[in-house]
Amino acid sequence: MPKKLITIYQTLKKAYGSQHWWPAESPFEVVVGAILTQNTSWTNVERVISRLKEKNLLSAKRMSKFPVKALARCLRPAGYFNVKTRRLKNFLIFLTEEYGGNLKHLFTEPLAVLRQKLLDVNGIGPETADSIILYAAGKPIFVVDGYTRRAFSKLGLLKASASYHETQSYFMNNLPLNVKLFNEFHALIVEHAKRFCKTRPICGPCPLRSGCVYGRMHHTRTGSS
DNA sequence: GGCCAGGACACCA
DNA sequence: TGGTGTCATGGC
Repeated sequence: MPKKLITIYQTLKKAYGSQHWWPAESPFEVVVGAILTQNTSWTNVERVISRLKEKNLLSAKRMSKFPVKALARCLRPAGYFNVKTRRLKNFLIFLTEEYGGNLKHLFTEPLAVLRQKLLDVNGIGPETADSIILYAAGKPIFVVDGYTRRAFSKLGLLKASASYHETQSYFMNNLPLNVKLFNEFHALIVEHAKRFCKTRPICGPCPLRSGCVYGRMHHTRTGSS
């Protein structure tokens, strides 16, 4: 079974090449992007990241001092802007109070401690926490998202009902504990999903031959208004 | 005009 | 423990 995962990884890597994730210039930018991209397309997140750069706000200390209302206006293009403003502020308050606003200090925590501390911040769930740990802190943890669960249950390697933790354990128990590998693998799964999602089904032959209809997220619903 | 996007949480039974 | 409503913009 371990060999199977490595084979899938190699297939995706050969098909799409290195993904060079996370697309950010600093660890703090990764944290911001991880929160902003919750249930949101990356192109919408990029608009906000650009705005924040223009305003020189991609620093924990400067963003902490920035007025909430003005920050919310900046976040508009990423959607759920009120929620995400609150979540960013929650993280900043946590970082300031416990680590003097210094990400490096936070990232010196052991992985398990770091993960629990992040999960204790309201608005940071498993995927966001793990993205921060892997892509900002550079520690080995496998990031699971909706694509991962759909793709690997479609391939028959996971139950459709597999939880976040079960999915993560499957990867981490069957792969070497390697930051670079985890980095690329998750990025490749996302890249694969972007090419073969329901709304954009045509992008050449599917390298995994999995049928490649990911379907929609089970919990995603558009407003009923 | 409807569907979807690199989730998380509150609330309910 | 598991299901459902809510949050919201922008591309296609």
